[in-house]
Amino acid sequence: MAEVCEVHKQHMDKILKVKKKLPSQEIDLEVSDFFDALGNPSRLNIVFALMEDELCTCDLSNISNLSVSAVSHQLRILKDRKIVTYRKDGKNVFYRLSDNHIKDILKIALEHIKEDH
Amino acid sequence: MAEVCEVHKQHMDKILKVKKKLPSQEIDLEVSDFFDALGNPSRLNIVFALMEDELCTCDLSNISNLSVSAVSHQLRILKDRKIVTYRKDGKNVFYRLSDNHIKDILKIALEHIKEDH
DNA sequence: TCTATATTTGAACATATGTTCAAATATTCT
DNA sequence: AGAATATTTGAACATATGTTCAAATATAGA
Repeated sequence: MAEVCEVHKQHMDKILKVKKKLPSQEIDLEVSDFFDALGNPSRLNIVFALMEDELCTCDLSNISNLSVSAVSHQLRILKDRKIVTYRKDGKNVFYRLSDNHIKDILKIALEHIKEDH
Repeated sequence: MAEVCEVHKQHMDKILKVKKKLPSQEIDLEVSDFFDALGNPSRLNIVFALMEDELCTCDLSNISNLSVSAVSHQLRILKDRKIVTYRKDGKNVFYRLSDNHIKDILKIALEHIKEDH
């Protein structure tokens, strides 16, 4: 914070009120990590695919036109951020969305994008 | 795509079906840009503040503990991505969330985070 | 046990990102 | 017009990110 601006008295009330309602830094970080996971075209593409069906790493590589390795790296991020879960079946590892909030959010985001033409 | 994995015939049906339903690359990019905007703790903090009230750059600097310049840079990104709008009032520029989808999405994201304890 | 296939992992590299600093604009007030 | 304040802008810099490549694991079948 190098620069300083003067906070007017009328603004001070607002500011204090807003500060009180703000989520903790911990929540802020967790939520931004969540959005960050969806904020990359390759990962989002994977997530869109998983909205439709359970898919293995190889399938996702095929669908997304990414190398198997790149997909696997991105899946690790999605796994860490609790956006996908997986089950092993022989040599395959099948991924799916971890809960319905993800779908809800994606649907609203799609609406949002389509609305501002 | 350096590595190759064999796609089994049973998987091929799935893959084609999923591919058909996938959003276009353009939509994918727009939606991931949208999430990307929310995927940074500083910007998300600004957005959380704007959920509560309309605020000017100086107020937001105060609330977020970022320099005025840093806030302004981040606001430009939020403006470009259509997440906030602004109105000028004298020397101040007041920002607000551009539509209710943003609030809806933030609420669901907060629920999502709080659920996986 | 050996081979083939699916997946993961780690290092390396180029690119993207966020903040700071200094300077430029914009607006109001005297 | 000149001073003061709010905001924006652009360059610079350090850090983070995404992909590739090569190598390591894991599992199934011969």
